[in-house]
Amino acid sequence: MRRRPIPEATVGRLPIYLRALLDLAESRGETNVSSDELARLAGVNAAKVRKDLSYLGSYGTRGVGYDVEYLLYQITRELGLTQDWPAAIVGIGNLGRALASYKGFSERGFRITAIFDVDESVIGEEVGGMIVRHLDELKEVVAEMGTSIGIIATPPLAAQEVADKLVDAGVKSILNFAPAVVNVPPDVTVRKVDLSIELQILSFYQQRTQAIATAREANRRLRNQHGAG
Amino acid sequence: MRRRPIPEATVGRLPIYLRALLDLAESRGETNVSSDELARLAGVNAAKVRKDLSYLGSYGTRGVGYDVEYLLYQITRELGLTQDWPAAIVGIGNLGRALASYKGFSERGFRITAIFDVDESVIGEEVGGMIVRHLDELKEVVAEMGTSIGIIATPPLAAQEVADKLVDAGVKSILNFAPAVVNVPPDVTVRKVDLSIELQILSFYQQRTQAIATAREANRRLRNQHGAG
DNA sequence: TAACGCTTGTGAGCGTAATCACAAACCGAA
DNA sequence: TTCGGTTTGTGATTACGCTCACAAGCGTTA
Ligand SMILES: NC(=O)c1ccc[n+]([C@@H]2O[C@H](COP(=O)([O-])OP(=O)(O)OC[C@H]3O[C@@H](n4cnc5c(N)ncnc54)[C@H](O)[C@@H]3O)[C@@H](O)[C@H]2O)c1
Ligand SMILES: NC(=O)c1ccc[n+]([C@@H]2O[C@H](COP(=O)([O-])OP(=O)(O)OC[C@H]3O[C@@H](n4cnc5c(N)ncnc54)[C@H](O)[C@@H]3O)[C@@H](O)[C@H]2O)c1
Repeated sequence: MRRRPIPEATVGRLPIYLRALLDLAESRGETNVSSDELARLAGVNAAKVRKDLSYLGSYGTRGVGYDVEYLLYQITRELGLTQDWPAAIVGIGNLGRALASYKGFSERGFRITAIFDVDESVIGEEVGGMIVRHLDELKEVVAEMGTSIGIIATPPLAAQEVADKLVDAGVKSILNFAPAVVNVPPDVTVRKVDLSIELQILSFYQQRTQAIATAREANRRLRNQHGAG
Repeated sequence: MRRRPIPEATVGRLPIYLRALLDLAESRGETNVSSDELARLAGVNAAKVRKDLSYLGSYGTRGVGYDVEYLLYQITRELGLTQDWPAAIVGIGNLGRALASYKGFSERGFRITAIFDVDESVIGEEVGGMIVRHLDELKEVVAEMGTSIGIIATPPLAAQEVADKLVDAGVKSILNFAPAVVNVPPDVTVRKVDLSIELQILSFYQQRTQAIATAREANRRLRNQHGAG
């Protein structure tokens, strides 16, 4: 019954507002916040904050601002964080272990409830308070635990195969850490976290500014030479 | 001297094409590729591939496609990957360790050359073939090694402080893993990798489709009841 | 109640990105 | 050389997102 659908760009920012609001509520004991203040905390434009929040409804008070607790509740509800989301990690290597032991997920409704691998020397081991199970048990465990999110932390070559198995097991949301493109049916959402891509983007922009600096330098030299000659 | 600047969205996709091309060249021994094929491998639209590549120049041959090696070289050059980018990690906990030991970075010009922490019990320890140094040595080490990329893997409360120190040391590119907004001067680029945000976005879309399914179900029941009553 | 300062909510304008659709260009065959 | 099949490169169009700017609405004060 919503007036307008929430744009993708807005969905991506709601978690940032959520974090800023939690900080305001818990650490600073603020009960009220203006779009200006929230914008500063989230590192975005104030008009953008207001427009983003307006998609959720008219929850602010003109001349006053937003009630922190109420806004927290509304964003939490909108993001579906009032319920618990059991997640499973596949691939318990370096990264999978760090993720499995990470305490930060549980803070907001995400719980890692099962971890999988195919390496016999890893299976049965305890990581982050859980026993590593064989990938063959995936479907069964997912059904039993109502797992809704699958996290892929295998080498890239295994990523598509693992994604297929997650889909087959009924998982509709996948977070992929492997540097590989994975294809899934349209009713499944995949998001990727790719460090190499991020580094390469940083490289591009840094190289560009370096190139500009070098060109300026060359220009300066040329001018000086010309002046002197 | 480029005809047009490369759009941000394109820069974000060049690394994906790069990976697909490397796969074609190394694993499959292909010397030529069409925009259709490349689009399939990268999981995007073919017209988008052609437009993206056209920002680099006219490197394709009509009726034939693109020469894999040549395209590889051009993208590599454009992304600034012909040179090495020494990187430093700050915060050697769970995640920092996984990153420091990760072999995947070096494959493309990124080398972790120094790792830092402030915890005395961690400093001096060897991780990924490097000795953990105290953050106080940052400026000195960055100058010495020509570090160009800083990676933040500390708790969120320390992130801004660490970013400030990286900036002060002359680092112009930062990759931030801490769930916190960090502010830097305009000549510094920050990119963030935030797992919680990704999970929350997945939660949003999954919750939405569940809500739709529930609404359909309720509707169906209502109709049935109506029909029966 | 009226006047004032403050902040929201949103229409309008602008810029960026995605997609479409097709002329131009190339290759190989005849 | 011509023709047909193929694929690029790009103008045109549409969709999306960001920012501006301001009327509308609220609380406070007198
Ligand atoms: N470690 C990092 O810091 C880091 C950084 C960026 C990206 N990544 C990516 O994350 C992924 C995991 O990295 P890692 O360093 O943990 O690698 P890793 O080699 O340490 O661990 C991979 C694990 O996946 C398991 N595995 C292999 N095939 C499997 C399959 N078909 N099903 C289930 N499990 C399987 C292996 O047994 C192993 O335990 C890789 O794709 C890597 O490129 C890692
Ligand atoms: N572990 C994960 O899988 C994971 C997942 C998502 C996000 N993160 C985020 O990544 C960051 C690191 O996570 P972690 O699990 O490795 O945490 P951790 O607590 O294991 O490690 C943090 C490290 O940072 C060091 N540190 C603290 N303050 C510092 C400072 N001012 N300067 C330098 N070093 C400092 C600590 O001594 C510690 O070694 C956190 O912000 C966390 O939220 C981690």
